[in-house]
Amino acid sequence: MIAHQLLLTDNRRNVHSYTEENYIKTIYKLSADGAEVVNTNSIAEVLQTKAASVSDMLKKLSNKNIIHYVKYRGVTLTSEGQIKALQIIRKHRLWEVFLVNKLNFSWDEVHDIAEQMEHIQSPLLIKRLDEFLGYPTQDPHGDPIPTETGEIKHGRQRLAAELEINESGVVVGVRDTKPSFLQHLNKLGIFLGAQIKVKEKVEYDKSLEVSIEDNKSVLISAEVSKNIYVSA
Amino acid sequence: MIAHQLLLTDNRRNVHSYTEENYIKTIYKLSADGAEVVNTNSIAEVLQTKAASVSDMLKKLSNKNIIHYVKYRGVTLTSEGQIKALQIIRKHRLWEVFLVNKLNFSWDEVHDIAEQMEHIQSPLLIKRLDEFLGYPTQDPHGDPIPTETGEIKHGRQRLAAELEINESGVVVGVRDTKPSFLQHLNKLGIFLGAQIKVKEKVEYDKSLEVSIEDNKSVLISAEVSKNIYVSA
DNA sequence: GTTTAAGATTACTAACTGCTAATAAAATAT
DNA sequence: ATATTTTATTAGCAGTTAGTAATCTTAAAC
Repeated sequence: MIAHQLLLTDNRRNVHSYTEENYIKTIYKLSADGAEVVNTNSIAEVLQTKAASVSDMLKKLSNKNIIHYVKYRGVTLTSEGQIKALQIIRKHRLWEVFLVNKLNFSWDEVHDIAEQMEHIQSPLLIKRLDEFLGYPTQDPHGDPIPTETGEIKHGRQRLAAELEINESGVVVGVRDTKPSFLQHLNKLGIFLGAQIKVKEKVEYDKSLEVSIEDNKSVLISAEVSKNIYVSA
Repeated sequence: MIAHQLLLTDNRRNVHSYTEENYIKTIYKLSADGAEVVNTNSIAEVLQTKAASVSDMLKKLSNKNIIHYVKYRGVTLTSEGQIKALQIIRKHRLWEVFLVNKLNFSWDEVHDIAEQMEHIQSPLLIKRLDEFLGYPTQDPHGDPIPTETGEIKHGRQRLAAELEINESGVVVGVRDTKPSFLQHLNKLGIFLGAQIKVKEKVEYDKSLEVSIEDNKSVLISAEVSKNIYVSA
């Protein structure tokens, strides 16, 4: 088990500790995942910590005007918090692009490293990195990279699970970026940009038989099909 | 004023906190700078902290077998500590090369950023980075990059201050990497690889008049001349 | 050789984060 | 509507790092 904690005590406004940044990012992601209001336990689960610790931090982030927090009622990010979250996500995704495109990592290896790199403080570094990478708009998992000002293309179209029989789609992203999931996709031969076509839907367990690039067919579970985004 | 502190509580052996790593690096550098034994106050000065805090940390590092520590008598690194220090310095210098060669930073801008990046934990990342950079042997300030196993070319030849009148040398490194010093060199037109020739030595304040690349002449103070390394 | 100054250490306190246990509020079940 | 369960919060403690003040050790001065 690894626990990281970067503490940035800093006079500059708008610079938060390693831990604070991880909370901000987590709250953002849970919101984006559909939660109107993010509750304490879900944050604790993602961050592998206890609800009590989360409550403490929420109080702190609320005082810093990063979140709207009503006791027992969950939290949402303030606009300041959203901008902050998007800046962190921007850094994370740019570093992932760097790792894959420049250092030849595969998409299942980059998450943990980018998790560390996203906390490096230097706006100029990110500007230069962005330029060096050719201003990418997506990370290696198909997720959009927020702009410097915090704009981001939302609205991820359809899940593979929603494809009808004989319908095709191109893999444009994944909902889960855990190495175990991505390695499973590697083994199945599914990658970003691959064309998949549903050959059969198994009623019993909702699993799908899909062909990849009009080539070999594989069976994917409902769980897997719900974590793959396809173009319309 | 900035104070960073990355805390890595980790079950893996040989992984230390952000703060611990900074202490290890500082002790190494003070030793390399000629100190037989490193004393508490000098560490405190470099790390911009207080002697009392240093004493605490020394006790801790001693228990972890990173340093030899005798109270009131100063510290030296154990062989484990030296290896650890060289790994950190390796990372620091590789990232500096990346910043200068790939992201177009100048040599006076990279120190603070590399100071953060050197703490990223991923041996594979550093291996890939090294490869990506073409296995550089020196950083942008002319300092040697330790190998993966902790070997390093020591023995920096001569200081510009030691050049005789009419003697030439090529700038192969700098002893100080503070932005203020490097920016001063930029302004003087002195860079790594430049040939300099001593035209005159001012007895009064030991300053030197040197020509750069057989071109323009500039006056450099004794302080500056003692922070420039030249080839034999 | 005693006194003084410099350097280093300890004791205590504080900020940050995380834990457990106890408690409180909200949601659910009956 | 009350009881029960789930969820969240507070209180108190611990580990890490840093700061202040007081104390102790060593080195230097006379």
